[in-house]
Amino acid sequence: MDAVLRAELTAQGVAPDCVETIGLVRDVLARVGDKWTVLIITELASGPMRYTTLHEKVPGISQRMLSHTLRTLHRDGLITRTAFPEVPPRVEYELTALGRSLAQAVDHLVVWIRTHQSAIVDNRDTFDIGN
Amino acid sequence: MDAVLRAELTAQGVAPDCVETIGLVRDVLARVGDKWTVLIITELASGPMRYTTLHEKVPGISQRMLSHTLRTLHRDGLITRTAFPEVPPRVEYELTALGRSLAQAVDHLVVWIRTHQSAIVDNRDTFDIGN
DNA sequence: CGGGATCCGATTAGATACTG
DNA sequence: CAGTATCTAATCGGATCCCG
Repeated sequence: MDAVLRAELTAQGVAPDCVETIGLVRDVLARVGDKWTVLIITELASGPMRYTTLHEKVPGISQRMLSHTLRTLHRDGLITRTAFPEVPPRVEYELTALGRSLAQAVDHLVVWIRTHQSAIVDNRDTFDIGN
Repeated sequence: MDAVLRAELTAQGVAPDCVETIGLVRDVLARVGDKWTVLIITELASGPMRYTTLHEKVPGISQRMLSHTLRTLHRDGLITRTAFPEVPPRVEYELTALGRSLAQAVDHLVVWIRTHQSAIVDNRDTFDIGN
């Protein structure tokens, strides 16, 4: 996490382990909020999938961001990566139990957004009229 | 939302209104995942608060990001902004019903993260050992 | 096929200075 | 007090090329 934030919180007298938690929460929230993670998790929710298939299914993602995002998800134990020793190579990605659990939690939030999307759009329109 | 993504989805045959929803979902998720929004919403959850008070309570935020984030939240109807005609000026921000509702939804996700933080940290450590 | 390495433009956000 | 304006450093992400 951010060293600056850590210093700020510590200066405010926040307990060290609590500081770590705040950092991790922010970290995971940022992951959820990033451009590709949710789309990839959503695709993987329907079952294991290969690199190229994901690349086709997730609209507009570059190879760089696909590998990068997959690596990060793998690092956090949210997906597994299985390389089959074949030619041509085949690699499959699959959600772990932890990953499926997160997918569900995120889905609640997505449902909230879908439910309230018209309210948000209306508010924006109203706000934008008055500038 | 992103015009590129819109084109991609449309090319894939996704219905227009569904494309809008995907864009808005991503938009709100990005908001939730950004560095300051959740911290500000969390502070406001305890009651209405002034600009300067928020600036003190949210560790490390700059004036620029505080006003910017507050403006965005206001635009989406998640908070209200009340300016009192006094000298010196006083402005209070407060969660709307919609904002409190979102705060609750986000809180579920935060609880999930706190619950599974040790698992994630362990996974990272294991992953990092093998590089 | 499944990526890693590099370059570079675009976006983001902090610091600083200033204002009604 | 509650911001805005401007400049700049850092980060992000796409394009491209290359490799096992």
